[in-house]
Amino acid sequence: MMGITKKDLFTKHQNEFAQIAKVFGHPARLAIIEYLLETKTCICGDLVEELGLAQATISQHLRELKKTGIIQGTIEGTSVCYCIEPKKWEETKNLFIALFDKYPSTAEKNCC
Amino acid sequence: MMGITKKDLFTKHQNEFAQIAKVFGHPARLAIIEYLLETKTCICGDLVEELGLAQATISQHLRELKKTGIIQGTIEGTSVCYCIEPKKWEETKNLFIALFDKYPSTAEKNCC
DNA sequence: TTTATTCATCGTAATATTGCAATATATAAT
DNA sequence: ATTATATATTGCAATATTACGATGAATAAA
Repeated sequence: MMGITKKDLFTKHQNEFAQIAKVFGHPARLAIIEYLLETKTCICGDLVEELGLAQATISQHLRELKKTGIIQGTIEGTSVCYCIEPKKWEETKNLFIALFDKYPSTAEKNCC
Repeated sequence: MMGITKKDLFTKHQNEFAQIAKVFGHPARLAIIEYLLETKTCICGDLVEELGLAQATISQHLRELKKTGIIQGTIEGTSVCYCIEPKKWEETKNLFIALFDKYPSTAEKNCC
């Protein structure tokens, strides 16, 4: 058996953090996010031209991003306007900062 | 065809960022990292008891972590002492902060 | 109403990841 | 030398992810 990740072994926080981190774990999703950060607003069509992936593939990545809540989409006529969701973005930022700050940057050497 | 991620479509930075982000994209690896952050030092054996995964599985995750450079391992007799690698940690922290700061937290609404 | 246009979903193929038992390796202890 | 201990590696099974063509659904334009 196996291949599935054994979520029950880990804390809720660890599972949720990992889930969000996955958003940044694929270059296509990063590219989407960076495009949204630059243009402030966009529609899916732009991304198809921008990234060079098939429309279906991008739509799938957008769904993943939307699922975690880090972006939001609003139907605008026949197209969809996607953008960063400010609250989730801030929340995610804080999650990562909290993790990074657990290791003091003053620490020169750790142990080995 | 397909299933493979098309790295050539994305920038070097995007591919590298995604690679590092994957470190945080699995609860077991997060658990390992958090354990290292708490104990400051450790050996693999501790992790097997701590996490409840098979020794082979943990060894595999440790290898992934070591490959990205975010942890380092030093052979200490018959065991291995793993710890956070300060420089890579700082570097990774800065990568994420740079990304998060691209979206000004003052922004109330984006577009939609 | 027909026809575009835009995006979502389905089905499917291919690759990647996760997990573990078994085994290998290397050092320490006896 | 033999045995115990700790970690790595190999081989394999199972699940997850990525990608895309084809198709569907919804609105806009004609």
